[in-house]
Amino acid sequence: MPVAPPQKTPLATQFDEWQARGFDANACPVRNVLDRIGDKWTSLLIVALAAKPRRFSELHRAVPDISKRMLTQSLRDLQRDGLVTRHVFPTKPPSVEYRLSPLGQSALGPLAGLIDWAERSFAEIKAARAAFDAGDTSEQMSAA
Amino acid sequence: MPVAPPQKTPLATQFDEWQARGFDANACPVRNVLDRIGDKWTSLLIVALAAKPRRFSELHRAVPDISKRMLTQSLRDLQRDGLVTRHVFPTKPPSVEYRLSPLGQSALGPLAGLIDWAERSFAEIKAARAAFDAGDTSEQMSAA
DNA sequence: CTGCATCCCACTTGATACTG
DNA sequence: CAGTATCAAGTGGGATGCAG
Repeated sequence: MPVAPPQKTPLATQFDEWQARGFDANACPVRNVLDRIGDKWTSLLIVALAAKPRRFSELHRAVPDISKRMLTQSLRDLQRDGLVTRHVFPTKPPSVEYRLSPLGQSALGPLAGLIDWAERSFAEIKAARAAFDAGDTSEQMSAA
Repeated sequence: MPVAPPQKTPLATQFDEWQARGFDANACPVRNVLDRIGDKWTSLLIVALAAKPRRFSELHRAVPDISKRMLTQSLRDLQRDGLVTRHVFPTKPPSVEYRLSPLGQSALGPLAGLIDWAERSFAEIKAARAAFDAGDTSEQMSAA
């Protein structure tokens, strides 16, 4: 029983295209954008800013285990990519507010899709990990 | 002028939930799954396997700038998470085929969504980077 | 409050060579 | 062909202290 019909996905076509273009890292969105998404903090920060703009320390509280160093750096990357805008209020103790730009907001949909998949699949993934770690590699030895 | 209506996204709700649960890394899909997606190679390999199952060296050719070491490791991670299955054919020169599991195939949709966003936004992101690097921080100095 | 600079360690990754 | 082993280099990230 076929687990899935071998349909030609758009991704497969995309991949052929990238390959044809020589995988130039500068022209490959996957490596330019996906690497950023997986930056351990950036995606989390985008989600943290999804609800409302937040100030620096507010973000720091929202994501407890990020250091100031990484928070600053991640926010700068986000700002550099135009996903987040930075608003400085010259109040007596200076306050800075970060908010998602329209571009940043446009990322929420796709990101939500992936996160939704992650949550739906998490149990299955954990089970697979447990099975794998238990030595159950479930490898098929096909006849030659 | 408001750049975007402050609508309550599902992501925002999700975030509050994670926060309430103390951001336990072991229970947080974002950090467990997204980190893997951003693994620099895994997402690329998933896409490479989207079209059809491939053998080890076939993958190596498909993704030119990955080392054997990283290819092996990435494939093992993928296999461990149950996204990829490994089929060994005991032929004379041994050949091994990797293919997406149903779980792995279920990731293609969300992943395609993100990649689609990346391609659509790539020009804008590059422009933002160029502007930022040119010193145009475009920071708003709001009145106190 | 919001950051930047420095130090430093750990982990990741790549290169190379070797094995079944 | 499909890996594994070892070593060396690069990088990410935390801790701390200082500054505007």
